[in-house]
Amino acid sequence: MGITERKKRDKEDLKQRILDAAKLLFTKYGYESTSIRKIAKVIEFSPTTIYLYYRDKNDILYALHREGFKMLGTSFHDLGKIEDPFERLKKMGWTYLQFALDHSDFYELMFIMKEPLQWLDEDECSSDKWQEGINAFEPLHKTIIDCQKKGYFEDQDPKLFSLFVWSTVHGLCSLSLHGHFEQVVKGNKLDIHPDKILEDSFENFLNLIDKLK
Amino acid sequence: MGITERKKRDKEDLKQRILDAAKLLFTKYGYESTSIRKIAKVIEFSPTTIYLYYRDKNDILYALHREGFKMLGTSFHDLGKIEDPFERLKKMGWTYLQFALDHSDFYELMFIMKEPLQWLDEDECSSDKWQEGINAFEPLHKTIIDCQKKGYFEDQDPKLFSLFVWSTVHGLCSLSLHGHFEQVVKGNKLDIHPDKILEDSFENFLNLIDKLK
DNA sequence: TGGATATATTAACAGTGTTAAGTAGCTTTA
DNA sequence: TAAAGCTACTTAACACTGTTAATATATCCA
Repeated sequence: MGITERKKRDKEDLKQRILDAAKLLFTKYGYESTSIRKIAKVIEFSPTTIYLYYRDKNDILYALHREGFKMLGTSFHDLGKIEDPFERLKKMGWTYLQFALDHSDFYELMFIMKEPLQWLDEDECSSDKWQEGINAFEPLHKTIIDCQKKGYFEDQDPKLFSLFVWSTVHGLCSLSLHGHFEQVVKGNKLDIHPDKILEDSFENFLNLIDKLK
Repeated sequence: MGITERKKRDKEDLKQRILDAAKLLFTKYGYESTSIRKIAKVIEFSPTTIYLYYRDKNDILYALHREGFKMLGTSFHDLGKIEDPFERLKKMGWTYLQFALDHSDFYELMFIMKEPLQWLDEDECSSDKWQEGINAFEPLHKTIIDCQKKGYFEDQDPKLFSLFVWSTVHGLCSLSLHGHFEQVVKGNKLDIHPDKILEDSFENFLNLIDKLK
């Protein structure tokens, strides 16, 4: 039954092409100007065809959301080689930061926008619900535990400490991406260069947790 | 010239009524379903009338944004009474957290959404550009400096340390509000109750900076 | 060859922000 | 007093948005 196989492959193909088009528009022009109709124009199909492959717009958004986590996941994967867990933790932070800056649209989708996770709640099929947790949080959690094995942060609860590190770095990224740091520096006349705040703040954070070792 | 005065007052009145209607819809039904047309229906004017008082929708959004900062500002003001700066810092954190939970729509507008600050950039009149910085960051900055006067965090740069504290608490709030903590707890089977994560994490953070004293 | 099935389309609904043009009603001027 | 001007507001329209129902077309199997 090669033909039905090929048909299924073709169907999957179009589903992927829709996603690629969405990704293209999304990374090029941002979320706001990525509409179903524009995606349809890129793949040269009618807008309604898209609804044969994705339930609604948030379904596409969530698919991109997963792509983002795959990207971040592979970035994190390479860090596994680093033996020293504290060194790994630091590099992990920089990687996260760089990801937020290099792929700010994806970062927005993955950690700032409400829609993708809301969609997940509405979806019954929950088999891949843990994707996010597994891909992004587990490496951090593991690294913290490795740190504790080496005698660092021994008095800390590993889960809460992981959440703390994540929260701080996410806080830095999201406030920076949305121009809050710039505004505060301007408003309070702080003598920090706007372009350097994120870097400086992160460096400062690393020095800070170094003291907690 | 009492008549022109009254007319001006009437005009200001309607401007305020538009804002009140926007606030009502906004807090009751969220950002998504707060449209110009719905605001118009509430104040019983035609949609286009609103454009005589506000430049565009983001203008209204930014007005609400300012209202939010006024609210948070007054919450912070009462904390000034607390003598011990470290105690004040802790209370300030709780106040911020409570604000994010109690007025999550406003929190979204003030610290998560891009639009209001983007609008600010486009606006020429920059006289009240510092509102945010002055109302929300300055009390924190001052408290940190007060802490240092008492001998706490002496080796820290007060500005970077303030940004660190803000980032962490904002990170906690924004990740929690958007359901990321819930997702991570589910996915990684952490034995923390979803409703308690934010509180526990913040408590943990307070203990952590207590160690840095 | 005919009917079922899968796939794609057109047309439409109900909504969005926003603008151009037009209209009452009051105020000022000739 | 009548005409002109100004202010506050409305109607109609444009160009979009996500989404659905109804319809057409092409392919497969009996």
